[in-house]
This record gives sequence, C-alpha cells and structure tokens, in this order.
Amino acid sequence: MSASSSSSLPLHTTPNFNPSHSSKSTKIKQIQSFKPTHKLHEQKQVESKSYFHQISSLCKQSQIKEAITLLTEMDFKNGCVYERALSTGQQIHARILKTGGFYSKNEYIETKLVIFYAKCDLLNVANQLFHKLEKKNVFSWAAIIGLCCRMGSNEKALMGFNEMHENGFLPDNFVLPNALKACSTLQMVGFGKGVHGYALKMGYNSCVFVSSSLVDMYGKCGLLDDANKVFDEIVDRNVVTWNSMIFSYAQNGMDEEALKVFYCMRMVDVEPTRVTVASFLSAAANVDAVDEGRQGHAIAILSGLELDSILGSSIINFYSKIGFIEDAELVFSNMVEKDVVTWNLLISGYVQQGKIEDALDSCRLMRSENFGFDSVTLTTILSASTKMRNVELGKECHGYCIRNNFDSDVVVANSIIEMYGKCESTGKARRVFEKTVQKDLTFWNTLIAAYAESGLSGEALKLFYQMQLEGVPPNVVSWNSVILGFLRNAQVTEAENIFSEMQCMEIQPNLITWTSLISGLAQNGHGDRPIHYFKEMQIRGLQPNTVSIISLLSACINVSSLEFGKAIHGYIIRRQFFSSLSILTSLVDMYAKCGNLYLARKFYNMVNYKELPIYNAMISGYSLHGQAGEAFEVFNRMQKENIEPDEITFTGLLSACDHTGLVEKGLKVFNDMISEYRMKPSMHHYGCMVSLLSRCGNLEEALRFVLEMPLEPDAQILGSILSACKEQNKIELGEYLSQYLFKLEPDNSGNYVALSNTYAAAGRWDEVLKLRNIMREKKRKKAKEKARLQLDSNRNRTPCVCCRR
DNA sequence: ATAGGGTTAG
Repeated sequence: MSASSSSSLPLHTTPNFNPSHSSKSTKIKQIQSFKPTHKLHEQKQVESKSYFHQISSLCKQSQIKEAITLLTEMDFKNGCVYERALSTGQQIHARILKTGGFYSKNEYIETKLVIFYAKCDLLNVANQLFHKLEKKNVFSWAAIIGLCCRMGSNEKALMGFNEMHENGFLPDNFVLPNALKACSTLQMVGFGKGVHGYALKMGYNSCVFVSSSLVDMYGKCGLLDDANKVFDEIVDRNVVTWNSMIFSYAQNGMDEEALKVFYCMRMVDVEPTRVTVASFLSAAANVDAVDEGRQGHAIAILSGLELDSILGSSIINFYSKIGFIEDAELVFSNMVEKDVVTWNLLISGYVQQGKIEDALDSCRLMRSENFGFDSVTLTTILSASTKMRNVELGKECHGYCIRNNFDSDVVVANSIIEMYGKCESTGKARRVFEKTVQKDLTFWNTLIAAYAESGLSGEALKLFYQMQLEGVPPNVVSWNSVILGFLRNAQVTEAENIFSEMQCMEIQPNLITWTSLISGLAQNGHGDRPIHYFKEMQIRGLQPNTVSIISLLSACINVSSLEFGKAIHGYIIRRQFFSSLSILTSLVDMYAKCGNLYLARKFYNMVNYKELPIYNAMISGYSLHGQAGEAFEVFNRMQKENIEPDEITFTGLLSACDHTGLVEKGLKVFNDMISEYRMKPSMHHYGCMVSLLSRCGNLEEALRFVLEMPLEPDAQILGSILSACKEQNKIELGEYLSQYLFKLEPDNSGNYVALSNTYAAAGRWDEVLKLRNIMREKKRKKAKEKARLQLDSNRNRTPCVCCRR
C-alpha cells in the first residue's frame, strides 16, 4: 500500500495521511486515554453519517469510471478501518447512488458495499444496505453475521445463520467459525452441536479454521471430551488449534492437561504465540507449577514474543499467584503497554502477599498515570481490607464507591457487604444489603456467609428462610453457608441435619460442602467421622482439589490427628498431587504439628524453592516438640536464603524458648524482633515471654511484660503466671492479677483454680469462696446463652417453606 | 470473473 497509489486518487481529500500514525507512542497515548470501545463505535457512526450526507450532496455529477477506480482502490485497502478508508468508501458509495442505473443495482457492487460497511463496524449502515439488497448471497450474509459477532449481538448472528440456511444459502467455512463463536458466548451447546453436524455433512471439518473453532466452542461450553475428540481428528493443526485446546483445558480447571498439551505442541515444533504462552501460564499459575511457569516465561522471551498488555498480564498473574512478587514487579516495570488489568493484577499480587502498603501505593501510582479504578480494583482493595480486618480502609473504599457510583455494581456491592460482615459488624453489612435494589442470590449468599463465618448460625438460618419467603431459591452456596454456620458454632448435629435436608431437596453437595463438613467435624473433635465423609465423598465421584486437600490437612492440625493426616497423605500419593508447593507446605505443617518430625523434615528437604510458610511450619513443629536447637537452625537457614521472618516465625522461636526454658535466648529474640526486624510483638509473643519467665521463677520480669502488653492478658497467660504465684506463695501478685481474671470467660476454669489455690495456700477462704461463685455464675450465663441459641434455631425451623411438610 | 474467517489475563 504505497503512498503513490493513494495520491493518484482523483478524489483525494486528506493528502497528509501518514502511515506511521499507528506508531508506538500514539498507541500508548490511545491506551492511556482509555475509553470503552462501544462508545468509540457510536461516535464514529454519528460522524460518518453526517459526512456521508455531506458527500452525497456535494458529488452531483460523478462518473462511473471514477467510481470503479475508487472501488478497486478500496478493495486494495479492504480490512482497513481507518477513518480515511471509511470516507473514501463513503465517497464511492455516494457516487454510485448519484449515478444510479446499472451499478446501483449490480449484485457485486452492492454486496461489496455491505462488506465494506461491515468491515468498518458500522452496524446500522451495513444492516440497512443489507436489508435493501435485491439479491442476498453467501458473501453478504457472511459479512453481516461476522459483524453481529464482533458487535456482540450473538443472538442476531445465530438467527442470521438460520435465516440464510432457510433461504437456501449454504453457510460456508467462512461463516461457520463466527456461528460457533456466537454459540460459545451464548453457551448454546445444542446449537453448536447442530453446527458441528452441518460442518461434518458439508465436509467443512477439514478446514482448520472450522475445526479449531469447534475445539474452542466445546471448550468454552465445558465439553472437554468433545473438544479433545475434535482436536485429535485434526490432521494439519496450526497454532490456533493448539491454543484453543490449551486454553480449553485451562479455563475448565484441567490445568495439568493444559500443560501436557503445551508440551505436545513443543514436541511437534509449532511456534508458540502470545496466546499460547498466556494460556499456558494461567494453567501453570493454577497448579503452582513454579518451574513450568518460569519455562513459559523463558519461551516467551526466546521466541521474541512482544510483551503486550495481555501476555505481560498473564506473566504477572503467574508470578503473583505463586508468590514471586518481585518477579511480577520486574515484568510490570518492563511493560510499555499497561492497562487497567495489568495494574489490577499487580495490586492483587501485593494483596495476596499481605503487602497492603505496596498495594495502596500502586493504586496511587495508577491514578497518577491517569488510570481510573474499575470494579476489579475496588473489589481487590475491599478484599484486602477484609483480609487485614482493616475497617478504616474498607470504609474509605466504600466512600469512594458511593462517590463514583460503583456501589450499584453487583460485584463491588457484594465485596462491601462481605467486608462489613467479616470485619466489623454484621449489622452494617445488613444495612448495605437492605439498600441494594435488586437482592439477587449472590447478595443473600454473601450476607448468610458473613453470619455463618462468625458462627451466628441462628441468624444465618433466619436469612436462609427469609430469602425463600422473598422468592429467591437458595443454591448450593447458600446451603453450604448454613452448614458452615452450625459447624462454627459447634452444632454438629444441626449441620448434619441440614446436610441431609439439602440432599432431600435434590441439591447435590459440592466439593465445598464436603470439605467444610469434614474439616468442621475434625475441628469439633469427631475423630474418625471426617475420614468416613472423605471416603463417602469419593464414592460419590468427587475428587478433592488442591484447596480442599489443604483444608483437610489443616483440619488434622487442629485436632493433632496424625492418623487422619496419614490417610490424606496416602490419598495425595495415589493421586500424585505432588507438584504443588502449597500441598507440600501443608504436608510439612501437618507432620510437624501432628508429631512426625522425621517425615516433616523429609518433605521440607524435598522443596527446592522454599518460602516463608514452609520454614514457619518446621520452626513451629520443632518448637512444639521442644527441639529449640533445630528450630533455630531452620531460622538461620532461612536468614541465609534472605527470607524475611514474620510474626509466625517469632511465635515459633519464642515458644521454642518457652518450652525449653531458654530465658536468655528468649529475651534476645524478643528484643531482636523489635529493634532489628521492626515488628510489633503481638499478644502471643508477650504470652510466650510471660510463660517463659514465670516458669523460670522470674516473676518481677514476667509482671513487667504483662503490664507492657498491648491488650489485657488472656486466660492462658494469666494461667502461667498465676500458677507461678502459687508455687512461690506470691499472694499480693495473685490478688493484683485477679482484676484481669474476672473479665474473662470461664472457659479456662484452670485459672480460677490456680488463683483460688493461691488464696487457699494463704488461708484466704473468703476469697476462695468468692471465686467459686463468680465461676459458677459465669458458667450459668454461658449455658443460658447456648440454650437460647438452640431455641432460636428450632424456632426458625418452623416457617420453612422448602422442607417437606 | 468477483468478495471473507477462528484463539488471549482479572
């Protein structure tokens, strides 16, 4: 497309056209002044229409020959959506109209015009011309169907497909990919299968464009077996075919298969594209495949693939999902074409690593580079507030949402409800919920989950019935939350009842139902029942995924059940779940805390890229078993690897000192934590120190720590110092500490016993009696509370509209 | 005689 050919045009109106117009710098500017694309279309349409009228009134006497010359010129540039080509086309159109006669009724020219306007994405003009056509043909139909697909009118595209077929125009291999794309966006597998049948009948399945689209269609509709079958039968696969197969697996959570297909593709020497690497990396990220993902990144570099916003985003997504935030940062800084998505991924990477300050800094930077927050950014910040239990941040974000009209966005509103529900008050969550106009299923579920997670099972159940009264039928998620609520409140029988009730209602329990039931039973101390449910779930054909395996392992830790842990480990080995770092970490954690340090060490040694959690698991394991030396050895090792310790690390180290009576070392670690690592010790850390010092008889120092603590001492801490008081007959100190004791719940009656023993040893019987009474009163209150809760949930049971009467 | 197509991150 040389400049000379365009300057020879007789009707050349814009002589200064510069083809370098699409250079990188302008492209970046275009992206930075981001506008939604559909608005651009509208704008263009209005402009071209007025231009169109101007030209048709200007060109009064035109000549056919010129029109044809221009037509050829237009052909030359077809596929071009630049403004200039559009106006050229419009000029030709105007001339044809003015001339009338043969050319305005020529099937070829008319079809060509439809194709031209369709290419320029002018839906209305193209449609008008198309409907006025005397003779439609495969080409004009194809143009219109393609246009409908591009503009997102998928129903229209499929209706067009049917109509053209009914009118005797046989859709060809150019129409089929668009029709299939419309099927997959609309999730109409039935239609898609029909198209597949038609393609087979007509022999279009040998066209790689059609067969690749079939793979994509089956993949997007979740029929992976069909996708794979079509894929296997394709002889001359191209990159797009491979990409479609890889992405199909990846988007259906069959990530291992996606990785395998990628390796097969490498074996047959097909050059990967950006799409290939992006899909591969999303699969690698999902299964924590660290080495594989790094290879993917390397392949992208070696193949010289351009780091555009999509490929870059997928690399950032990979690194931040596996927790390599520094690598994500590096890729981010090397990217020229950043968009909102890129920023969002970096921000959510920081949030996942708990680096809230970095996340907020990025938000500010993002704004200063003229990117506005979108609903994903806001949802991420809201989830960060939820995760960190930072209501202030959450409120600020809520304010921003209101000011910028994001509070009506369904996803954002949901995160707001979730934030209030989990961090502050369920009441506030409820108020936001009441204000939402359309209370759809998700909103109800969010609110129910908020109550359920706080163990307010009665409230959760009430909402569960209320939603049904308001005509919103609950789904699995709602049922799951009700079950979780009961389990959190130690109402195991109620949870199991709901579990069977949901099956009576023909709601199939899913992975989450089973997992929360299993871990809830484990946490409530029902020894072998969790394993029973674990087996039952597999009999019903449900395979646990990474998340549920991890949650099962942490359930073992909660009950220190080595037996249950071993059962799950056996399962992991049989299913070869080993590739995942997070599962290995959980295994190490389980063995370390359930008492098999040998196995914990073995798996710890197996991990190449060790991260903080796995070190922490070993340290706390050693500490639990009184092996302080080994705990410190692991700590030294992680310092050598430049891994920053966190609160949990220090909890492990300090309790190791506590368990082995290392006073000097404990004091040193505690001081290092404050001065060298600039950390604020938590309740737990003070607790270790108080316990360590009391046990070693240094009660003055222990008291100093109690007074320094940010919060009032809890039952455990009081217990350790009170029993030391008893040993040493320090009645005054015991008496002094009783002020804290009275504020506590009576769960740890041991403390009361310790204190009353202290009094008893001093012969202060009146005090002993007083303590007994306080204890009894508190216990009675607690029992009443529990009975009321029980009553509430029973009362709620009566108005049920869903159970069989 | 003649025209045109599929896959991509949260």
